[in-house]
Amino acid sequence: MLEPKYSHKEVEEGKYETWLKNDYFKSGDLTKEPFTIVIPPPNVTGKLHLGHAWDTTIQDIIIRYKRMCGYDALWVPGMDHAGIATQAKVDKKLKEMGINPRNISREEWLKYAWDWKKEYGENIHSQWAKLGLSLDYYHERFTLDEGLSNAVQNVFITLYNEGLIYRGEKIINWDPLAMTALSNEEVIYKDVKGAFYHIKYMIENSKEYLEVATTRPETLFGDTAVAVNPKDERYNKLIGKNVILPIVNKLIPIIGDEHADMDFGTGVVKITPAHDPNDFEVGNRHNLERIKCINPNGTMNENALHYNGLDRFEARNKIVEELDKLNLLIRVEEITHSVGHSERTDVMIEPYLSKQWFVKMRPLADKVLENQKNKNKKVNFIPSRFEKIMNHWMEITYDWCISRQLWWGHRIPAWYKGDKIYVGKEPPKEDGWTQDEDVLDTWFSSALWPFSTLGWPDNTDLLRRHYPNNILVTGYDIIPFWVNRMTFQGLHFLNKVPFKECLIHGLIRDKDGRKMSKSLGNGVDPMDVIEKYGCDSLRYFLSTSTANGQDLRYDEEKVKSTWNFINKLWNASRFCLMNISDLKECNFDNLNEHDKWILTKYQNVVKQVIKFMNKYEFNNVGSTLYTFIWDDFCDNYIEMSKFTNESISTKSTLYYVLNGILKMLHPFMPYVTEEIYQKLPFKDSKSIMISNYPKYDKSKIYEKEYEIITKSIEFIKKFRNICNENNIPKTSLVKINNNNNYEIICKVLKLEKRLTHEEIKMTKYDVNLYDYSITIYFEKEEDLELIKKEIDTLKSNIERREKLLSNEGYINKAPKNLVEQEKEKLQLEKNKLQELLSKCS
RNA sequence: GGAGGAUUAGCUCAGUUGGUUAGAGCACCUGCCUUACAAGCAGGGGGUCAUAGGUUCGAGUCCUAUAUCCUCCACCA
Repeated sequence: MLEPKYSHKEVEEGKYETWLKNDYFKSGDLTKEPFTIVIPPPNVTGKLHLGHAWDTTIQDIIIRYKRMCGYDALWVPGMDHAGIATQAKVDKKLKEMGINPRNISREEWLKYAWDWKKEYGENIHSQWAKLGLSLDYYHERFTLDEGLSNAVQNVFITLYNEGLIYRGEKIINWDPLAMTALSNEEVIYKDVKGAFYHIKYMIENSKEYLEVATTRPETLFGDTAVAVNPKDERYNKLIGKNVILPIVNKLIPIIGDEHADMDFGTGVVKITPAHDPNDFEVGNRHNLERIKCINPNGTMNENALHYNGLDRFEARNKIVEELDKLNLLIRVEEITHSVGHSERTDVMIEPYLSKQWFVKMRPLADKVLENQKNKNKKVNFIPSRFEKIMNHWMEITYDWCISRQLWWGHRIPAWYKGDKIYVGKEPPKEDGWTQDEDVLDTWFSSALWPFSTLGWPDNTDLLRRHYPNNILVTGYDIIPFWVNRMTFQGLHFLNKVPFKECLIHGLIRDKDGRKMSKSLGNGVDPMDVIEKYGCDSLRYFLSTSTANGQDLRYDEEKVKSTWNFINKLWNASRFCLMNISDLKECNFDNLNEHDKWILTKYQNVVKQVIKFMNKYEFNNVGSTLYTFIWDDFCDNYIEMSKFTNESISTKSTLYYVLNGILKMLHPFMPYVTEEIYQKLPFKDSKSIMISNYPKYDKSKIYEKEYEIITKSIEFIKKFRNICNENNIPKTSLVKINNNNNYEIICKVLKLEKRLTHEEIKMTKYDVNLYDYSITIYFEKEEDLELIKKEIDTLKSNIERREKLLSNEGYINKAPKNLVEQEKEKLQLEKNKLQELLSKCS
């Protein structure tokens, strides 16, 4: 027997271990149709947050549902090495240990990093277990393990040989703290306060000057020209002349280039090809020298003369001072502008000229765009609007900088000897070849995740069976980083998109709608929520509180109310178990009306739930089950079942409906449903998680009884309402006015002992609904005010309905049953009005 | 500058191809310890669905503007 109160701690204790021990998470039954999901691999940097809990809960719900539906469900677990992020954490830890991470060898450093991975990987495992995720650990992978590294090398070498990977010198986003290149996606633009410094660039042999406005005066040491628009009549006569570069005092040319926008700033722009992507292009067009003046660590270099060695921001201030002294500073205009910051280290990005490896994106992106036009081959986003994000990215994307100056990652399979480059897993068999020191962008390996985890590039059985994956579940924030890249890699290497469907959820926010972040300190640890309310409460809250694609506010009150719902389920189950303990098997031979009513209602719920489950509309599944369980099953059916609880059929109905409820709830709340399932007097499976999902059973639909009980319940509600509103004592006598079926009404309202067959000279109130009519006699003056009020509402209702029904458009075009219903209601209202009017007169 | 989302009860959110008088949870009010549950039961109040037009017999839902908030992308010398 169950305890009177639900205790999430006792319920959740030990179950995960039991499931694991029995291999319930294991896939591989080849007689079944496969269903595949790969987990978005969490970073091994630390703990899982609420966003992970949400994302993985959705996946677990899908996987558990499909498993119960008879699929061979494979959910591939794994983690991501997360290059920059992990390297930063390992470095920080080493510094805390008193070790300078740059003073030890790469090999030594990697040992520390692998220790870190082991420790944090275990943390993540225990958190997955706490969340109840049914991951198939037999297939767990790590982005840096041997097989995946092999896949990465293969992709790199193949793309290189196809001309889709190249090495080139370009302006890239440089993180001066992590001292590595970044892709565009890893740069976050933030509005910061800065200034436009208006500087005089004196024209050679003249007292005239050009006014140049810049936000980054420290880069002037890299200036190799100033540009004006050739159509700009203010300046175009000057093209070909020189200006004197301030402080440096060397001559640089005035050039004409479309890049200079006549309407922006002063219309004159200094050209620094080594420190700005646009200027780089200008430099290419005009064959300008590329002069770097900043070091990789963000300090000024020797080209910055006496500023050599100074930090870039410090140098900026001093340079401005010097310009002022030289009388070359015209004014300082304060502005707010958006400046790129490193996603990981949050320092300002330095656009930097550097030799890096790139993926040539255009051909790969075009392939995706073409493929998305084919309905049968495309990735179907849920909700569909997110396809636009991918398509737009594919349209505007440019070459992907994939080399990173880090140690933690896949070493680039390129070898150098003098000017020669060789790309391959092993160096050529002669002396003197050295491997590229750099590693690849983390997302380069994550992009292969849907197939590298399945054994690719080998043509394994696993790969053939599980690629493409059925669905990918992730937040909209990582569509550019990950979804897009998996799509073009999958399409390029396996000729099929990596997943047929892509279910997108939003971001998790705090109660006030702010993004959860470390800096705000508003993060919520899912483990704390589980401790307080249990995994089942958390999961149900996360998965049913919002529609797909929408953000979710974390609200502890809602988690609490989920706990209450589970407690309700617990107690309903307790009641059922008390009544069905002696049931050996179901027997539905002598069903009474209310049994038939709940069975019918239940069938419709099963139908609805399956429909919503298949559309991944878990919020709708949640509300359907909530209403059915709380309102229909508990408040109505269980109460009615108390009148017939000796009947085998009622017991069978209690069992049958409870069993189905547990199964439908199981993907959402795996623990409590398993606990109760195990207490059933008999069951169809060793564990609910490998039992069969409920099916819609047409043979258990009873239209007639369904209608009788539905109407009875409505009548009961109306009766109670009237009693409550009019303060009618519970002992008042009542008279039934016709020969209808009042059985359940009398029982629920406990009317048997209050029945009379005669008219009584007392205040009376008629309760009429459908074909039911009961008169209540009680001691009270009629409240004429109330009746008048009711008459007024009725009159306006009748007027509205008559107007509607006299509208020819409505009569002709609206569905006929709707029109019929309207007519019926009108008649009822008219009758009621007559009745009330006679009372008043 | 481009795109997308949001705007519905005091709060948080649903609302399926347009179809009765718009729903839920929490909060609020009234009455109940009715043997599964007081973390509960019974009943109730509360919304001109952001604004203005339009399409339609009929609009929370479709169209066009507008406002406010949010997100993404691009530009920013």
